[in-house]
Amino acid sequence: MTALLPRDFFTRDALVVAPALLGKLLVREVDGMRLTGRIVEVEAYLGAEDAASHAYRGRTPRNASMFGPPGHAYVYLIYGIHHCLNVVTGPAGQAQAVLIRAIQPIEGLAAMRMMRGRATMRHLTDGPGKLCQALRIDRSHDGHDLCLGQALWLEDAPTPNAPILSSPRIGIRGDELALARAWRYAIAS
DNA sequence: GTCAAGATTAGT
DNA sequence: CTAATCTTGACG
Repeated sequence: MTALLPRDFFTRDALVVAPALLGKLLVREVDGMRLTGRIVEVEAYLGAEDAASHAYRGRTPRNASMFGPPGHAYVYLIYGIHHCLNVVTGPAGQAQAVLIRAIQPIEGLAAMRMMRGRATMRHLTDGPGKLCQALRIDRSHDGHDLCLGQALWLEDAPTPNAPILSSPRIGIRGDELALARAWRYAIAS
């Protein structure tokens, strides 16, 4: 049994936590079954100073979780279709978060596949929306405490061998500065 | 009440 | 390249 990532891990700047999350295990328990995956791609979002962040224009009911304590989930629905999972980081009130964009399935692959359907199993968990579908994560998990080891949490794992790539974030809008920031991190494959 | 836009994805 | 699909937040 690997170690649950403690609150302290998340109580740091998103730009530190994001690359540190690469290689860690995302664990989802559903019907007593473990669905797990190794995190291979993430993006950091800051608060008031990041024009691409949902928190840029201040707190609203939807992004409230981002303004809450670290180590909790921020889950939102995008385009009326897909859910996206974030981990809140930094001191409470800073509204920083790390978007989990992709995992490499480790346990419960069959159950993940079942959720996604045969036709799309090739692209099982690459992309924030597909990842949430495979792990059955939705807005009921918004605000969920990830440090309890219940339903959804993260576990420590060895730091990856492969180099870490960084690049501008995917699919964002915002000012030039936001678009230029290389706050997407991925494990080279 | 109305309305435009969105941290995506799959299909043409 | 574009449709799908619906919640949210801004405006009034």
